[in-house]
Amino acid sequence: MIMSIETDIKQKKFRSPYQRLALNLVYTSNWLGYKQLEIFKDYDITSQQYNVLRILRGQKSVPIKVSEITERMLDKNSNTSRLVDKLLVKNLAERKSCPNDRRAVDVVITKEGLDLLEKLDPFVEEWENRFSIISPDDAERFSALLDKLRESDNQ
Amino acid sequence: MIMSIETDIKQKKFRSPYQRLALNLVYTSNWLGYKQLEIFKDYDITSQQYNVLRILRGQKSVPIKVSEITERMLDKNSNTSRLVDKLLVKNLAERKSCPNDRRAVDVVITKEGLDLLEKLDPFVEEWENRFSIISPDDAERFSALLDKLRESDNQ
DNA sequence: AATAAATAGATGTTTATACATTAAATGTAT
DNA sequence: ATACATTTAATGTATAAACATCTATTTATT
Repeated sequence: MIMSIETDIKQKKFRSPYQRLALNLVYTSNWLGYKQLEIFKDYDITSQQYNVLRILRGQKSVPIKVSEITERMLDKNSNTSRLVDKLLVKNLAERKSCPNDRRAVDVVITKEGLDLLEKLDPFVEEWENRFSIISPDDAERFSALLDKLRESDNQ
Repeated sequence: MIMSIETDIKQKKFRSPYQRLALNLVYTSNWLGYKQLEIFKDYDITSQQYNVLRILRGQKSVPIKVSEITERMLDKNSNTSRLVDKLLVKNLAERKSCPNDRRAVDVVITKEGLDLLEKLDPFVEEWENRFSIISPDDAERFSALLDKLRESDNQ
C-alpha cells in the first residue's frame, strides 16, 4: 500500500511542490521523532538526553563544557544545563569543575552512560537505516539541499 | 559563507551519508520549526494552533469533528481537544454540537480566525518559499523520498 | 585598580507535551 | 433488550519546553 503525504494528512491538493515538500518535511520529521521516542522511552531517556549522551561519547572521555554541548546539539534551544542534570541523577554523566574557568562546568559520560548507549546502538542504527532505501548519492544530494535551505539565513 | 550540517553541529565525520542525512533532517526540521515559531509568537499562537486553523480554513465553513482534525494534523500526537480550547478562548474558532453523533463536537473557524490567517499568510508563504531554492522537480523527488521513508512502517 | 560589560551556567515560571484515565454516546453481539 | 466493546472528546498529571532572570566569574574599558 502506497502512503503519500496526501493520504497521511488527508490533503488532496497543495499550492505548489514546495508547499507539499514543506509539509512533508515537517510531518516526516515529527514521525521520525516519535519513532525515536519509542526506542528511548523503554530506557527512560528523551531524545534530547540521548543527543547529549552521544555528544559526550564522541568526546571519548575528554571533558566538554556545557556551552560546547549546546553548540553541538541538534536542537539549539534546548536547556543543556537541565539535560545534564537529568543525566547526572541517573548516573549517566558526571560534572567536573573546570580549573581554568570557574564559571564553566565540564561534563563526562560515565560507564553506565556508555553501557546505555551501547544497548541503544542497534535500535538507533535500525532507525537510521530507514534512510538506506535511498541511494547514497541521493542521500548526499538531499543533505546538501537541506544545508542550502538553511543558508537563506546568513545572506 | 557556506554553512553545512558539519559546522552547524560541529561534527566532522558521519558514519554514512545516511547518518548525515538523518541528523541533517532532524536539525533542519528543528530549525524550520523555530523559524515558524518566530512568525507566530507575535500573534500569540503556536505552530500547532496554526495547523488547526489552517485545517479549519480548508473546510470553508463546513464544520469538522475534532477527531477529523487530528487525522489531518502534521503532528498526529497532538491533543486537538486542548488546541481547540485555546482557539476558542481567543475567539478564533467555535464549537458546535454535532446533531447526528452527540459524542462528537463540530468545529468551525470564526471571522477573527480567518482574519488572523490572512495576516499570517504572507509570512508563512515567505517561510515556504525558502524551499524554492530547489527546482520543482527536485522538490517532487524529495517529497517522494520522504513518503518512501515512512513506508517502512506498513510492510 | 575600579567599573562596566560579557559569558557560563543555574533557576523560576508559565505554557505545552506525553501519556493515562474518565465519561458519555454509540455500535455490536448474544 | 441487555451486556460488552468501541468511539469521541475531555480532563488529570507528571514531565519537558520556552523564555526570562539571576548569580558568579571572567574579560574589557577607562
